[in-house]
Amino acid sequence: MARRSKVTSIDIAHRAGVSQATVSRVLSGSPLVNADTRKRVEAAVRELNYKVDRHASSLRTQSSRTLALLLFEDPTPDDSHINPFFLSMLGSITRACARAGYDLLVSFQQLSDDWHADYEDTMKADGLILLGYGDYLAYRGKLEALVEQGTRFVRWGAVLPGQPGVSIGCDNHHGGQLVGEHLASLGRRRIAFLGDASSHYPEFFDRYRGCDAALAKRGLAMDAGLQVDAVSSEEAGHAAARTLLARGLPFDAVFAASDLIAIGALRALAEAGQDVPGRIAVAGFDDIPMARFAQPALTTVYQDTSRAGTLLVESLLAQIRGEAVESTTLPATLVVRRSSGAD
Amino acid sequence: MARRSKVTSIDIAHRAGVSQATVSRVLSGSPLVNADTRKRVEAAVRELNYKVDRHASSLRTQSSRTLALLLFEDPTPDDSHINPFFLSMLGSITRACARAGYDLLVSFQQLSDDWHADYEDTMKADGLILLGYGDYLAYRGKLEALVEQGTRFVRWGAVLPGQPGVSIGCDNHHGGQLVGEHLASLGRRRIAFLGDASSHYPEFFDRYRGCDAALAKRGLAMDAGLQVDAVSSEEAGHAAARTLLARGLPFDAVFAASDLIAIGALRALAEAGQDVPGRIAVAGFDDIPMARFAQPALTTVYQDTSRAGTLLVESLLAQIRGEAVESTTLPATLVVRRSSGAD
DNA sequence: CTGAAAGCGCTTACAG
DNA sequence: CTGAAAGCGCTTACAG
Repeated sequence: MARRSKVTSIDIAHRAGVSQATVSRVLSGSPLVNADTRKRVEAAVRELNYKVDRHASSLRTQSSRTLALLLFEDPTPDDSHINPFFLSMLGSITRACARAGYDLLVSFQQLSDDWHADYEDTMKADGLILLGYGDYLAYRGKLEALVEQGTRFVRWGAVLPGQPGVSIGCDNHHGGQLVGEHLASLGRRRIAFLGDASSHYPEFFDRYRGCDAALAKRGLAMDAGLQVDAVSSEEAGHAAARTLLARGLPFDAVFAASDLIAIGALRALAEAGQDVPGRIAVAGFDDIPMARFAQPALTTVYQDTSRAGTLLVESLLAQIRGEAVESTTLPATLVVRRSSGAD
Repeated sequence: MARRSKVTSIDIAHRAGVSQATVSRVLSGSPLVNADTRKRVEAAVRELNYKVDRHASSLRTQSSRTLALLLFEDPTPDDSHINPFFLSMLGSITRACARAGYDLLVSFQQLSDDWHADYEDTMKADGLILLGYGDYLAYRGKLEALVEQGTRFVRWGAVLPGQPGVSIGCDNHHGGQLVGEHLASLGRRRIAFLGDASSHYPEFFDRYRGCDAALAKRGLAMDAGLQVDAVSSEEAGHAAARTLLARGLPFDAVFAASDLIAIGALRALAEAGQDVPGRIAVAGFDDIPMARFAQPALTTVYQDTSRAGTLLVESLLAQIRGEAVESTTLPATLVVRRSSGAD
């Protein structure tokens, strides 16, 4: 199939009997065009199936009407194992972009990559959306560099005082509190926590502290001996639960910092012949689609990914328009399922 | 934060004491540059943190070094319910793009959208990757229009004789055969099929026929009375299984055309008090991450999404280079789990 | 309301 | 090996 020669605004101008500038005005919706002229131009556009060349337009206006979504994970996952939680945000992000007339570039990054410098300097994108779990202290410096350069970005993550740039995140502390109250109300007293609980992983840490705060109200507390580090993957959850069991300390509930960790833990507990939820109640965080199909179905904390995605895009676009934008926290909702004893 | 004024190749030229053309030569890796000159230019590039403006470059070369991934689903899913099977291909597609130095635009489309005309005409992308289930006869016309226009594209889907454009797909017929042989070898004789089995959904149809072919070798056959239409979603699978049960015909196995359908069917069977796998064996297709966590874990057909994604990108890039490209079929592998009686 | 003209930042023949 | 120049296809002040 031979490629057609490209139709330009000059071709439209000839056909409609106007100047090329007028064609451009019609296509950009300028009010400075006579209604008749507009009609003739629009007819020519349709007849020749003309589309504005985005590169020429962007070069001239110095704006690409494109956002870049950087998904990063640490440690490196294999290709097909992107955290389903972030994938479920992808849909609402693309739709929010489409509604605003923006395109979306998607890229998977390692934390170690040079992602802070590329998309804006090359003019490929007007702003960045950063999504992913990872060691916060390790990438905080990169966020500062982004701010320093004047790059516009939003990230999904913990909302912390004094942090560089704009963040949108779930109310992790409250989410943890809901889990703590729920488990305590079931009579659970010794709650293990699987996931890093330090300022390296502030989202996980907030979930931990929220749970601890709920226990404190009942004169209980989290036990450091029942906390095991884990990154957000099924394998890490499986390993962490085995470590926990090997310690031999008594526990009657497991709060996993994410659903992937919880699902791995569920497998390890089953392998060890532990009765869930009879002897041990289990809760996760994220409400990924898989959580409903875990064995038993997983109690977890729902975050509204649809609203989150929309908010990320809108707050980035507001920055691009030059508006002042604040970090925002979204509500967390408890979803009780069989792993903590619901039917 | 004030935005820096843009660094251009002219700034680099001044700093390095060469012409702007030479800067461009260095950055495009031209061999026509003296080693010393190259060093000076590279130093200036580093010092000013210069990046080539992609729009200017693309406008000049008439190529965007960008591919567009169009994910479409029919009927409309809600935001967060993109088929996990396609999501798992996203990772390998983005990585294959990155390796080739291409960017990837991602967009979700309705089948009814005007996706056939946009990305190439606007120069936003050099080619299209089409991903999604949907009524083949309904979008076949759009594929023909793409070919007609000379748009370069690859799609994931059934590989059919005489179809427009280039397709990469799994060997659905063989996959169906593997399922048929497996179920028959377990002594199952009356195999229900959940999913559209017509040329509107050629992938599902091939799976159906493959299963039928396997049964034929044993003097058995699929029974049209045990086939119920369903699109690829959990809800549709649930509804289809209920319809099947309501018919009151005996069956001892269910072959669902996709894992999402199977997972919905599993739920309906459990609600109806049916014993899986005791009385009814169940198998799906796709091996989405959730399949391992279904209750019971789902027997299914694995398609190598990692290789599929890579192949899609490579075959599109080959077309862009002007090479002749053939449609290709990838192998299918049976994964036996508890839903058909494995431990 | 419309047109002629400049210019966005590159790449690449052309000439030397 | 290097530079001067044209030109990719737009948008938008400027002049009328």
